[in-house]
Amino acid sequence: MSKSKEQKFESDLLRGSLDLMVLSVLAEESQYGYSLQKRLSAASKGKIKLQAGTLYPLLHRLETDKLIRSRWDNSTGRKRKWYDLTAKGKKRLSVQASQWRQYAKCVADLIGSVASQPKPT
Amino acid sequence: MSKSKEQKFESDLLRGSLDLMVLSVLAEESQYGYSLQKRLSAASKGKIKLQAGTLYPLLHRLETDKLIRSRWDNSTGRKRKWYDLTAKGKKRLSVQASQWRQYAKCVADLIGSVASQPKPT
DNA sequence: CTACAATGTATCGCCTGTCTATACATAGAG
DNA sequence: CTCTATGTATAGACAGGCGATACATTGTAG
Repeated sequence: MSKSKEQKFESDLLRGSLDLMVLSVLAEESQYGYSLQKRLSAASKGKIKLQAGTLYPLLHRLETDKLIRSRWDNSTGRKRKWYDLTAKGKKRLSVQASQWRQYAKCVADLIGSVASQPKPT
Repeated sequence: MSKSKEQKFESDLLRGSLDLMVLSVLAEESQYGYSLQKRLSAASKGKIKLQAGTLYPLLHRLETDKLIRSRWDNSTGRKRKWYDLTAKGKKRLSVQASQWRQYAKCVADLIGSVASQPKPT
């Protein structure tokens, strides 16, 4: 078996920013679960493989919190559950994005001294 | 009661990057638990309040994984357990830092369209 | 027709890392 | 002595991503 394990981001990295990313994608345009999965995979060049067991509970949670709204669409053969951002969701997205940027800067500063590429001269 | 809750980063944000930050601080210079706590707090302007119940198990985990090495110092009245990066720890730090930068860029791209500051004209 | 993959949504229990609470010991200040 | 800061440690609660599993429909291959 080859070592061709296409690298994937650690699960723990997703915690705390996965909600943010989903809200962000939904801010661009309405999505249903499966399309969201593909969208995130594409946006991350395959490094984010959102599992169904992660995705759907997440969407349910966001809906319970009134951050997103859903409606079923049976008109196209495939039954799909489309999601939209609510006003509350937009606010949350804005706040989360801001906090994430702060946090990311903080981490970046801390690891700033770590060589980006240990060039072996 | 005032709303003067000094904002603090969500716990989940730490997951996946806390190890990285600890390794990074240790790469600068040896630390003991308590000093590490203060160091991270300072570096984050008080937004990272690493709890003792998080810190010590984390350090034990890193040591079990041979990423850091410890030695007790009783010579100064205070009993302190000092930690150093191992060679393995340095490599891990390098890899983690690289991965984190990739991930951060990925998230940043996704939320790029979200207004940084919704200025109310 | 049958078989299989892709699409599409959903739930369950496991795992793991952060949290709060608690414990204990010493040093220094009042 | 008492109280706070320092210093390390553990236990249990909690939450979210994961793999496994389930089920239904559509399209394609045979």
